[in-house]
Amino acid sequence: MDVRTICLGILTHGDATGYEIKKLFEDDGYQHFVEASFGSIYPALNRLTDEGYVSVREESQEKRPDRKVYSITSTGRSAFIASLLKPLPEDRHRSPFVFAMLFADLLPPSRVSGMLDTYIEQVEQKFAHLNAHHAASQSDGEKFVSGFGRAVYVAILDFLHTHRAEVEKQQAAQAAE
Amino acid sequence: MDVRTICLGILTHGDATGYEIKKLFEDDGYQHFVEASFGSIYPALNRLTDEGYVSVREESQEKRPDRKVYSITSTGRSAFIASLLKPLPEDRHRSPFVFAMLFADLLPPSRVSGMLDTYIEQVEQKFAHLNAHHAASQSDGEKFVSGFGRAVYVAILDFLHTHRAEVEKQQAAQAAE
DNA sequence: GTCGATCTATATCGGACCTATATAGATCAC
DNA sequence: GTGATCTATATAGGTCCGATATAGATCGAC
Repeated sequence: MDVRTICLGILTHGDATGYEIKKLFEDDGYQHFVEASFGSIYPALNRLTDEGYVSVREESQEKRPDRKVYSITSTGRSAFIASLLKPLPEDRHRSPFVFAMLFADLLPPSRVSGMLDTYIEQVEQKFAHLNAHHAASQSDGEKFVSGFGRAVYVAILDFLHTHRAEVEKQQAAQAAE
Repeated sequence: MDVRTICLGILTHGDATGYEIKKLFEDDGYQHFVEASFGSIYPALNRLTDEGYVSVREESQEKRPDRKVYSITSTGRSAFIASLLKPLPEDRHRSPFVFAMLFADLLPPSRVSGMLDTYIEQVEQKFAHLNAHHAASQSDGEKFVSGFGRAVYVAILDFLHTHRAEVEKQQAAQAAE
């Protein structure tokens, strides 16, 4: 899903600056299924403004840099809903860890164990992060999305805890050859 | 993980053309955790060749276009292993479906149900695809990776089957308001 | 006092990658 | 004959990322 559509979606939930939109990706639950960089957020917002889907006002604040607060227009809202009515792009999952596990036989057992340790730690942190945002104030949609993410992370952790010993046994056997 | 590294990894398993590498992403189990387009594979292979990590030979065949078959060099192999010894990039998961579910309240119940139908169908197809490649000839690494992917897809399907009724109930309640 | 880390903010450059398309030829079904 | 599908290589233009820049404030370590 393109960054312009993502920004429109976020703005249907309320006005925001480019910086705040990026923070949603880092702090709130969004990072688990969507993401965008400053390098794409700002051009996207500028373009949405040019196209009339978004309006912008500048605010100054004390001890802080000035802000540009973006609001979705009714045109923008309609466009966003229209995009949700079309077939959605398919999920994309990229996992360097999983790809690297295909080549575990090329690596020393200690490296493979280290990779597993690091990855499990990362997934546990993401899971904890998702739990920290499982607040009672969430909307139905947010509850669904949080639950979805948690289910996936739980499955990953279960799988890794279940199969780790086997992987390490294979590594040790292979290292003995 | 960048496409050059991915191509190097694939070539450690045997010589391949750019087209075959792309087919691995579509037909074999790779699509579940890694992907690259022709637009990036060919420039990557050309660059790897220029840099001495890969060598190329041209082959002609009957009734088929000529092929360029790429082989990894020992320099390339060392470079690939070196990249696996460094910290790996983190996973990236992008799901337009999950993002769209945050805005289910903006949509008619029939659209949300349709989205769920389509997504479940997609995940079921991916799961079936992964099963079709669960052959006895798989390496240990491939078995691990297949098992990982299946665990994730099972978790997703379980979650969706479990929560679908609830989502649709919320949609119906909201549509009645 | 200085430096680095961290934070709030906006902005952008150059490289990486994707989508769509092009070229080429073969086979098959309508 | 046309379109779909397949084997193959190739690339232009658009999108996005990572790194960086600018600006200023606060805090902690040296």
